[in-house]
Amino acid sequence: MRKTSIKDIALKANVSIATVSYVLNGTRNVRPETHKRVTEAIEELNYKPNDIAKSLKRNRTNTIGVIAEDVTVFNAPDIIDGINDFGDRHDLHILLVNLRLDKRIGRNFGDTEAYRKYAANAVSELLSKQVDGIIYIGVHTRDLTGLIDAEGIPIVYTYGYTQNDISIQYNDEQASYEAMSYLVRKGHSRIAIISGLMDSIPSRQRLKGYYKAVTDFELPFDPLLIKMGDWERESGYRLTAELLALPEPPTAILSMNDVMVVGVLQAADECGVSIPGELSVIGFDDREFSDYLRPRITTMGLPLHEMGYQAIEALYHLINGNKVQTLVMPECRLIERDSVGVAQ
Amino acid sequence: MRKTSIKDIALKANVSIATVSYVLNGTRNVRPETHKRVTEAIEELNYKPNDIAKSLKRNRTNTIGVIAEDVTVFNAPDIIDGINDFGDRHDLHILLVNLRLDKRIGRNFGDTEAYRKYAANAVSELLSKQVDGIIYIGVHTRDLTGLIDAEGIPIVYTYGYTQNDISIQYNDEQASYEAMSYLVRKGHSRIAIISGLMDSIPSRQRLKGYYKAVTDFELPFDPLLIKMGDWERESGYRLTAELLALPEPPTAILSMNDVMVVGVLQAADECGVSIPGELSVIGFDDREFSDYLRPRITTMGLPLHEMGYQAIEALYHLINGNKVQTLVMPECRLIERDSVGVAQ
DNA sequence: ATTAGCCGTTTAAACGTTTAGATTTTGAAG
DNA sequence: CTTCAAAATCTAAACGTTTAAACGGCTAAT
Repeated sequence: MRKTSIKDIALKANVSIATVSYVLNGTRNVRPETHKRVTEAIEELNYKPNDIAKSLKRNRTNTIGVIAEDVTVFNAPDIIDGINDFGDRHDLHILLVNLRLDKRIGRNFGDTEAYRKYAANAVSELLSKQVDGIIYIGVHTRDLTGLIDAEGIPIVYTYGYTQNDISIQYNDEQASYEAMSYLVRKGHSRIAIISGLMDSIPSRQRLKGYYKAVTDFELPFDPLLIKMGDWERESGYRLTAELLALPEPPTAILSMNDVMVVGVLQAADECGVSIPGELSVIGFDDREFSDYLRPRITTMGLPLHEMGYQAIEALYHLINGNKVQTLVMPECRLIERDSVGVAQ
Repeated sequence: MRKTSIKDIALKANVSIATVSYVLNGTRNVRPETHKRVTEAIEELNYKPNDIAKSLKRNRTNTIGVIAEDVTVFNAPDIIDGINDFGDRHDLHILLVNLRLDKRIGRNFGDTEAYRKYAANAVSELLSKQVDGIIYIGVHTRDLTGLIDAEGIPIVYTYGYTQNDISIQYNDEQASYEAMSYLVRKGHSRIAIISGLMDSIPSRQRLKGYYKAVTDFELPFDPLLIKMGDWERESGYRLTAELLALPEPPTAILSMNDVMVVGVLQAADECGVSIPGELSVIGFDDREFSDYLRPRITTMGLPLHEMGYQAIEALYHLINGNKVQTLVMPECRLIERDSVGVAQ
């Protein structure tokens, strides 16, 4: 049996389908008496509107496409949660496309052919589905100019940006500067930094923040304190060992993510230096496990939920034809735990 | 300017719209010469099909609704990833509804009014969007009978089940039994267990597996070794302290999740008992951090990706009118790391 | 030369809505 | 009892597809 449609309601309530539509949407006045007849019919026939038909006519789906480079990467779920938060309040639905790049290409995928193909496919699917706009969730911040042709529908980027579109990013430079300030306030001056991969934009920005802090706070500058990691635990381990072997080792380390801090902890332990007693460390990301390690690690938390929220909010305005600022920057926040002590 | 439609193609290629549809779908033979004219027109006009219109006519959206109780809970992303894996291969799209229960109600939400309301809303949205089927991703395994009325479209559950529908669950009893066997093989016989909340089904199942192992392997049975935790770290800590204070403490602990293992580690450390030297521990879940703790913890990994994959596969068959087995059980897998030693 | 059958193509209706614009109803004013 | 404007309702087209059924032309068999 066919599902009940507006037509069945019209028949039962003895009105035209137009009238039914009017009571459904409140787009025109209808006499209370008629209104009642219609709502009763709706009730009795257990009518459920068909958004597909509505979308076809209205040329608007109230659905946005979310392209995630990989939903299993730690930042994605909270961003999606933020998108949902706003979406719920504004009747916006989410069509999720998961590129699965981490599995299909590997963690540090570059701008490969395969990657472009996946992205293009995703967009074309979403376009066919007539989404009103697109949010792109990357795993690393990168310049994605030219990657996606959204054919006129608005798009906003998160972990990624483009020369012409909106993007939501936290301020890496400032976050790293703030982490440094915190260490300085705790009395540290010989502070090392372990970066992520240097072709990554956050790495460069955070390094900039480091330099700025060194300058502003007049810290002793020593190139030996600047170590290039690769985001992985092992590099945190290896580089910390090197740092601790220095004639004059640092009293604090700023690591560009929490995963590398795991390596820092291990190296320190093996070298017999205590954290936070003899060595302090700050991470980035506020991963769940940073509260589980011992010592519990102090870290810069990322405004992931807010990024998602702001992304869809911007998109919403774009969809409704309003102007929106090109770059939105929610703030990172230092989560104080136990891995930073005062320098002697 | 309106987007180009099948009608424009027809005009340009000098054929009827039906013919265009036929070449688009390959549903009927068309002369090569005509075919060429049409595809050329498609190319030139940069035609993109409108799936909304197609869905309306076909009464099929090729879209499934995924209701997640909370996407930020650790099990959700991998399940979604599995859903995507199959979805990509079979041209199934995903409309994601995130109930955000963890934020809105709290971690151990029961069967509250608010919860039922969110669920009902989600289903009704999805129904309006005319999804072909629904996958429900819970955070705990529970009986959800009567919660959702999917009005005739198929639904399959993951972390949750119903008396009438399909559900995908791993075998908790067997997983716990296997963990026990492993410990026994390592020479342990005095084995304690720290459960999750006892109103949770996995807790009860796993306890069953524990009992079975105790019986099968003829281990000394001691009620003092059975501790009721609440999934949280603190309970792991507290209960381990109690266990270690026993006149005859266990040589191994089976913890029903990795988070409580964090507490186990801490308690052991504070009591000066070494892991895995004097005490062994196995967790559940294979959380990312279980590889970051020291010792790296041995744990039962959950087949999350596979659950998602099987869920959508079952749904796919259901949508196409095929029968499908009611309960699918992908297997858990022991991840051997460093927290289990041989008993002396 | 007629006819049957097949192939390729077209016609037209349908899917469930929205929404201009036309039409009818209502009720107040004359 | 008319008249008229305002309010309520209806008619019908449209959104972009799919698809059953009809159609026309061709080939091959009679």
